[in-house]
Amino acid sequence: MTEMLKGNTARPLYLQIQDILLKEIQAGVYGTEGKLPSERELAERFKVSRMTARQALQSLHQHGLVYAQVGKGTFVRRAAFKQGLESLSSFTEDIRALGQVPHSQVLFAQVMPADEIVAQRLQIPLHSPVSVLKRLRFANQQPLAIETAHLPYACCPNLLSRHDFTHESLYRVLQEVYGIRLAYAEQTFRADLADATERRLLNMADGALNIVLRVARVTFNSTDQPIEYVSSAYHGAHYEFQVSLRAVRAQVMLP
Amino acid sequence: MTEMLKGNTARPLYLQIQDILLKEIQAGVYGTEGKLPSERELAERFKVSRMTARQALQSLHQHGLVYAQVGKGTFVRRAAFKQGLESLSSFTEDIRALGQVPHSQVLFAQVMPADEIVAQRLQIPLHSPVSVLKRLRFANQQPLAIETAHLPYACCPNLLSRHDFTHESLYRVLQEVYGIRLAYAEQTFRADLADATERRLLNMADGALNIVLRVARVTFNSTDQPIEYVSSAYHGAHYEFQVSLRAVRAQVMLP
DNA sequence: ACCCTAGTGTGGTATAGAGCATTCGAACGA
DNA sequence: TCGTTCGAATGCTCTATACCACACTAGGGT
Repeated sequence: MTEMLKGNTARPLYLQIQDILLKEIQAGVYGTEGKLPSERELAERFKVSRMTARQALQSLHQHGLVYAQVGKGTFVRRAAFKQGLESLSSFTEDIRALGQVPHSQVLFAQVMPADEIVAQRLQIPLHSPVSVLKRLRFANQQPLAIETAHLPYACCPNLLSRHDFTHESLYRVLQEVYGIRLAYAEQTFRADLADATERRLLNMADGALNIVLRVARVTFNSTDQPIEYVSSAYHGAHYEFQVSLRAVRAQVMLP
Repeated sequence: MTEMLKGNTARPLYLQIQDILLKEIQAGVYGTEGKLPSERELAERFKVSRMTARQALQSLHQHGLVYAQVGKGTFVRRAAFKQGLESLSSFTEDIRALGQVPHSQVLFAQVMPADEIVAQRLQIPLHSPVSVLKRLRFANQQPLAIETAHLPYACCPNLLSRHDFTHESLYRVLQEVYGIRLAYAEQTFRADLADATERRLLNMADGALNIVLRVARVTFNSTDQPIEYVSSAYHGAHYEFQVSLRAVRAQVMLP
């Protein structure tokens, strides 16, 4: 049973194999055991060298979808059914993944000079132009978060004037229009009281539970340039933030 | 200038090279440019094949310490000086990394039957024995967090009776005594009000700011078995949680 | 001055092959 | 029946080689 992989100019072979395996994982092939074909079997099946087959498995491993055991084989992680390949996701994608309908209300969208905090986070000179996008975020018509994104103007000129982020996803535009790949992010989480504006926007009752989860995030592209600094306040009672961490080959350092 | 790499039985060659490069990065070789030697140069320097040198660089890349650009070279991430190889860190390590002195007060340490939540998180039968370790965590003598860890008794028998976790790190014991490698973690963050006990333990003033950051975490070993379920409450005013996320080869899936 | 081209160096992909340690079951012997 | 040995399968490391696409530079031509 030979398999059709696209020839020269397409996506690399090992990624094509990775895609196929991912689909099979999500389709539930490999059953409850979750045992994938061995490297040698995959090499045979796809008519590639063993190293190429191995690379496909390793890519899945790096995404946290499978794990390997010497002498036994490669197995599907139980959590792999839910998640895909993306590890840096946007609010839009997160909400959609929960089966809810996201939308946004743009509160502010303007180019402004960077203040100290923004300049430091984005590693740009003070007062450089920055696209600021402040949005109230909804899931199923309920306000969940206030999100303020700052992007160096030079990275994506005319970002705000050319797009309407009421429905468009910022990440999608960055990727598809400006060709910017987000590769790395640093996030901090803090619990705090909501201020008056936040209480009003997030529809919080006057007396109780005026608590927000503050998330600050700097996202970098693949060449270590800061692309966005996002400062968010999530409704404390209605939102929970989830992240997955992989210890990439956690080997002890010898002293 | 040839380099001394240990022979047959030691750590794999590419990891030895990785270690050397990491030390050089942290020592500030490669200067402000941050340009590492090319794959071919490394192969020459360490007398290994290019694929092996490449593997060392890739390992650093997966840990988020460097990034590569075709046609140009491999470069140090600016954030790489602070961080090491570990991505799954414990409270003890986190506090130490901030230059503060951690210690703990054990509030509870006993084997108990698992309730529904714990059983579900750890994927074990209801009422199976679980080692429960509840600690008040300090940094520089100030109470910062209440942390309750649950571990399946079968994973690490006699964990609580044989160790005193006032000063010992749970992760260290897991790794060094039981040989358990933590490979993967799922964390959720939530902002919440502190209850009476938490206010008391965390030394919170009566009127104001009784806010905690709740972090729930399930950690898996390399074979996808849940090893610990930790539920924590961090002092809202004094603690901020930081995580780094890498998009491991974020390639678009074709539909 | 300007543009184009050729060359060199870079990381990324792919092949073919080898030996290693671990795992597990089947065959074997006590 | 029990334990041991052996072999097959598996993932991991490592070598050697090759070609590609991309980035940059130096030269040469206009």
